[in-house]
Amino acid sequence: MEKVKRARIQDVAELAGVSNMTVSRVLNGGVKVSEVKRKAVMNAVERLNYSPDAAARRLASKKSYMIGLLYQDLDISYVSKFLLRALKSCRNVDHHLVPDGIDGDIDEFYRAVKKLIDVTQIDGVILLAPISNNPQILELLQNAQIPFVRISPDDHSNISPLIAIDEFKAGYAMTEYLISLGHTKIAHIKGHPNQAASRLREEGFEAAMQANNLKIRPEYIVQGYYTYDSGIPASHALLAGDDRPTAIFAANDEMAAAAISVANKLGIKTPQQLSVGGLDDAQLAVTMSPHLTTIRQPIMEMAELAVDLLTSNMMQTNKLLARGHRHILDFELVKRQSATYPEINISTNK
Amino acid sequence: MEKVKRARIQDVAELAGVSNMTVSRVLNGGVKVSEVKRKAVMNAVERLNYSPDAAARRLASKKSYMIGLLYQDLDISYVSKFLLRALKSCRNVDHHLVPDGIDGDIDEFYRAVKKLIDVTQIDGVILLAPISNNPQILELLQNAQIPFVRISPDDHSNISPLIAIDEFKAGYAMTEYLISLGHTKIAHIKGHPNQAASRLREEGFEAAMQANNLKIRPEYIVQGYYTYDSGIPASHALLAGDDRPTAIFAANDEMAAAAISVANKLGIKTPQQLSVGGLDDAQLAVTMSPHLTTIRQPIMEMAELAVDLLTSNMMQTNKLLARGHRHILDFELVKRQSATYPEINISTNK
DNA sequence: CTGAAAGCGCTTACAG
DNA sequence: CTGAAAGCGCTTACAG
Repeated sequence: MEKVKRARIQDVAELAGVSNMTVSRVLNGGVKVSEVKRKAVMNAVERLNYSPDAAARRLASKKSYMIGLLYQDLDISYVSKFLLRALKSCRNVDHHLVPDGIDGDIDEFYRAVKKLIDVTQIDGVILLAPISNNPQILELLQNAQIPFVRISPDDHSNISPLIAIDEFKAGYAMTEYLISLGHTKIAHIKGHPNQAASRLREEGFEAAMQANNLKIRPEYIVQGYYTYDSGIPASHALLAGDDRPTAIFAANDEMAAAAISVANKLGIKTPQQLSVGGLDDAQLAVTMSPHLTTIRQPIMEMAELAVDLLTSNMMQTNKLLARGHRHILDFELVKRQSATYPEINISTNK
Repeated sequence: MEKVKRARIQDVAELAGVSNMTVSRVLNGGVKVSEVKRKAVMNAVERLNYSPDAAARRLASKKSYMIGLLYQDLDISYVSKFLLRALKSCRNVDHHLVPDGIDGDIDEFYRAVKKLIDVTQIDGVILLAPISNNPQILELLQNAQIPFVRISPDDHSNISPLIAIDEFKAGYAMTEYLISLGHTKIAHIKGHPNQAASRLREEGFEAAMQANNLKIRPEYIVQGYYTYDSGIPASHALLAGDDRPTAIFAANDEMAAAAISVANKLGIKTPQQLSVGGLDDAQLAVTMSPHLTTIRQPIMEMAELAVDLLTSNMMQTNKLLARGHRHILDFELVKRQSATYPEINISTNK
């Protein structure tokens, strides 16, 4: 074994000609250190390829350098993408991510979170929707004074920083895109009524229709619940009749997939006779055929930002990052095969 | 704040009337402690709800209590399921899981693994397929003398414990099931030729056909590469002709989904005119229609076992768990709507 | 089988 | 702005 001995803080201090404390201060920031010594330390750190021993640091500081990630297992694709990136981000800043999801009932989960606070002693928590809306959990964290960041919460109050996309704009953008293709008879499958995002997406849909002087027909707006199964009867209601829409904007990809499946069964071809747009850019968007036109949330960026907020908030006492800041990120319209010009227009144009 | 102070080893020792060392020994096992004192310690631990401080333990022992999980990001559903369970298992045994995947090129990944060994100082590693076959990585771990467990490796040599299902049997089981439904004209879409599992699944298919005196037609065996896209032309080759099969066994779910999609386009109804069986039980198996009949690997169990092997191996010096033991777990045939009796048989029976 | 001492590598007060 | 001392909560030798 050519095991290289890891450098300790002492080694760095000696090489830089300062005390351990000065090294520690440079590395942890926040406190003033003369520019000369700071440079000397940085140099020594570089040369020795030093990185502080996590265990020692934890033991001495009584901080855990761990942050929790709380999720609800439902949408595995969204969660796992976020998780993967959060894990990576955490490692970049010498933290550990401790993920925990709802397995059994909510009470069990509540106890698990309590344990994260009391036993694991996490420094902060990321809450993925829809947990970011759970009042019990929010209260628990607030009482324990654990910093947390909410992802896509319904409530945009300033109890914590939050990260989200503009759901209204997302609904607007997809609808506008369908309109730009030439569609006028556009339907919408709504998301679960227990989430504010569902309402916002619907409002975006309606605003885009109105802005383009298109009629919003009540029978073209049907209820779904974000699951594939809920999309089946919803799509049926939309497509079974004679005067059916030429485009459907479903509030998520699962329901969009259901719409395409129902159309298929009814002998309606996608995208030739029916354009479909989703929202999420889930895994299935590219494993179905045709590939789904959808809206992609910047999951990677959200995960990185969440970790940054929690960790830099911790290390620096400065309040640059106000506790309750709202971070609204840009989404991306992903144009694939499931949406195209309506047939009728093509013939008209010829 | 009603923050409860965590008990320290000292508190346990005092309550039990022994020294810190005895407490430590009871908790870490392996060394002999008199039954009386052991019980006293266990009692005290229980009453104080004591759990050792991970940071202190790491610092003192020079073990990291961390294990790595190496994966290749391709099949996100398989990886994320495994990851989630491994995370949970690790926490149950007071370990941390440090996942790392191939992001860029293999060289970068190689360096990342080296860093895991040198800097993070992981105690052990779990290798998910297909990384469990990577000779560079395997050699790196062997040289560094890091214990590792391979999941579904091609090579069943005894360089490490391995966990897998019997791929041959899985191929056999699915084929046998299709035969039991009454199918005789059964085709197979093979998996990527660079994985031993592909060959074994195919051999299972052929063995089941032969065992039932069914003809294996070369034109009914086509090449795929485990991706949805690769399944499209493969399925076309199978279904475009006149004398098409009544059932297809695809070596994974992605390709099975492709087969159903192609059938749909060709006006062949699933499952009425074509039964399809996959393998994996991926997310998409239940978000497509019809829901896919497939074979489920016991991912949860695999993850738990992998963690157990690595951690118990570590704590106890006993060799109960031989380094190179092969753990072959049972899979499960999941019967859903995509496979049913062939049409022709139904009419015959009437 | 059991315990007293020393030390793991950091950071937190406490001085200056 | 900087440093010497003490201590975080365990485990590793070392004795007995």
